[in-house]
Amino acid sequence: MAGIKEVAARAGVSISTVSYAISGKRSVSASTRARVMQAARELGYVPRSHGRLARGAGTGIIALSSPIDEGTVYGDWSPFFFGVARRSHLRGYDVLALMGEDEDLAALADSGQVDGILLMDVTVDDPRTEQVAYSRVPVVSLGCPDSLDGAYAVDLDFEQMGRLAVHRMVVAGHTHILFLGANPDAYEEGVNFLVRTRKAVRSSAVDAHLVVTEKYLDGEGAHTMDRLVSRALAADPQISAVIGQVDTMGMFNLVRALAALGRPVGSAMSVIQLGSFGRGAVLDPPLDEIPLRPYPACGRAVDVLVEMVEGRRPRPGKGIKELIPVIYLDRGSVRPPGRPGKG
Amino acid sequence: MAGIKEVAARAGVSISTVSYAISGKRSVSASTRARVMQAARELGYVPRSHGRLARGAGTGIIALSSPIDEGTVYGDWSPFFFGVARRSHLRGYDVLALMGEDEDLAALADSGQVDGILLMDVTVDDPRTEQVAYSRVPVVSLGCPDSLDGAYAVDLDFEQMGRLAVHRMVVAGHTHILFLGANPDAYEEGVNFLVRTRKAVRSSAVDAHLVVTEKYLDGEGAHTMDRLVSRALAADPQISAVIGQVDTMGMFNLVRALAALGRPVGSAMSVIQLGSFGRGAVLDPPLDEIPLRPYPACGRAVDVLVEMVEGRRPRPGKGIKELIPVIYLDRGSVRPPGRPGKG
DNA sequence: CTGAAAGCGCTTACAG
DNA sequence: CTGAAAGCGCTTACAG
Repeated sequence: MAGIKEVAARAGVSISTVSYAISGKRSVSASTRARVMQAARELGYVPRSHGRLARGAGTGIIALSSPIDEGTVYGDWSPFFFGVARRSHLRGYDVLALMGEDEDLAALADSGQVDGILLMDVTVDDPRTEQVAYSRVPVVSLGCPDSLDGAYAVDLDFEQMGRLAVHRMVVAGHTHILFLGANPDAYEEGVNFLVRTRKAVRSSAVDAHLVVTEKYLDGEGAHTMDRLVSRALAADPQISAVIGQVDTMGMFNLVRALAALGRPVGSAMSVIQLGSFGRGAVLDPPLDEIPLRPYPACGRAVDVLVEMVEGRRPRPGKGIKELIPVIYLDRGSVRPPGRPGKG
Repeated sequence: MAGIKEVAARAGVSISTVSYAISGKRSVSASTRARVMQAARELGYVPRSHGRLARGAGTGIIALSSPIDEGTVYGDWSPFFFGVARRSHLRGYDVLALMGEDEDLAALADSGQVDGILLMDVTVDDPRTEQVAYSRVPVVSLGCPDSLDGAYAVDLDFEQMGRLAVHRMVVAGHTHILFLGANPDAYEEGVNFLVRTRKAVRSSAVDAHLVVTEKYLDGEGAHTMDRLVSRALAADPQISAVIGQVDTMGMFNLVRALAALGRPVGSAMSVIQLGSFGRGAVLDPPLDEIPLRPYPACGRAVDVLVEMVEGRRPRPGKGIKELIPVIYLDRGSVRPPGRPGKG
């Protein structure tokens, strides 16, 4: 409530002396300083931010744009948010979470309320990248948009993810595989992970002369999965491996459906799950995964943004793309076709 | 980059006219307005926030104080954060996440950067409540501190949680129970859920003439649990029920330990898990739970805060405490002692 | 070592 | 319908 004027009056000095005493940007006699601090304490004085902001100081805040709606899956959103929050905190910044779809990012970027902007869940044709292309503050994108003028994009290497999955199957000796995709709408929406990974799977499969059947989860529940799987096996009875781009629940249903059809995972069928969160170990049998890696990706994105904010790294003009390597979690669910394992 | 002056110059009007044209707080002739907007667009003009802030407008931002450190368990933190974020978004506010332990809350509260403050993970003797007791902006606390001057506290009804658990065991006919507590340090730290729930369990147990053995998880892993359980049963062989205040992994270990000791849950032993996240259904057998309810609690906290921010609810002087009722998830893990169930 | 004054970018009574 | 000017709460050259 108290302003700099009250403090000055109470301490019997001018407002400039109060300002200097508190900021320390000019030496002030010990006794004056003591009186000022005393008065400030008594009045519970706190400098109001817009005063400082008007002079162009940093805010110590990073904006995190992460649109959520009714359909946002908490479990997918959280690891990324937590990853950003934790690393930002480590770097000395707080996070302003912007959850609006239509948040006026350009306005915020130039309003001086934040030092930098991090875009989360960026799709290949994300409109937000245009909004901030020429913003006053630096921008980092988690996920690669097709056009990233002025921004620095950090993402997992989904091309590598797709290639690696196919490679594993090929090395194990599989020639006919099922690509089990997520809901078709999500590909339409341009979700980075889905679109780019599928593309890599397709082209790698062509190179390796694999026969690929694609099926998509166009509904909910175990029943949908049963139907998909039996249709796929009917279409190509030689299928001996599945590359799945669905969530853990979906994989759970897949495992059951395959068992019900007499093609149990482990002995008759090989399975890899893509883009998951490392929870494949809880399934029975445990499944190989190439997981998303929220912490490395978010951590790197924050680091790059902070470096730009603090002037230690130039802002890219034409856009830079940095890919985080993926890792393969081997749990024994990929074996040579027709040769049962021990587990 | 461009300021109001540039826009005014380009449009050939005064800065006040620009301000009014953009804010709409005074009627401006159509042609003038068009010229102003045109100029603003061409220059990419965005009002800088401190200008507006200096006039005392709201910021549309709620501060969420939620200290995290190396030990913060992501899975426990996230549901609460997401709950707050989602509801805030619904109410038209963005969230500024403050993750520092020593964040200067008082300074922030009075700096005009946020419209209200939400305290998360509030312990019974939380120092933050004092910091904000006389802040300029309203404060809501998620969790009940012992002294909550000037704040509105929302919390789950942990007294009811403890009472309800004991009641269920009593009704089923149990007379000797094991109270399985979390790490003793956490009680020392004054974690609301732990301290208050335990207190209610204890007093309800006394009222019901139950014989209670208390054991605490003073280590990690299955081995610790095995040791605890066998000691408890050695101390009181008549124990036929467990009220557990540990996480799902702990309950998993408990179930295994009891089975190994020839007292399987379901037939020989009854179990209730307290303060969990509804995941008891994945255990085998599924366990009864009285879960934490992050969404109702966070939603209510945000609603109350927003009402105070928007002046539709007075700020409490002496502090108000509101308790969210708990719910009991019955999965059949509580049965009469010695009488095996069907499952 | 200290103060009076200009200025940050805006908003809004006060005049016209 | 519009403008000149005061003011928001600070910071910081400019003087002394």
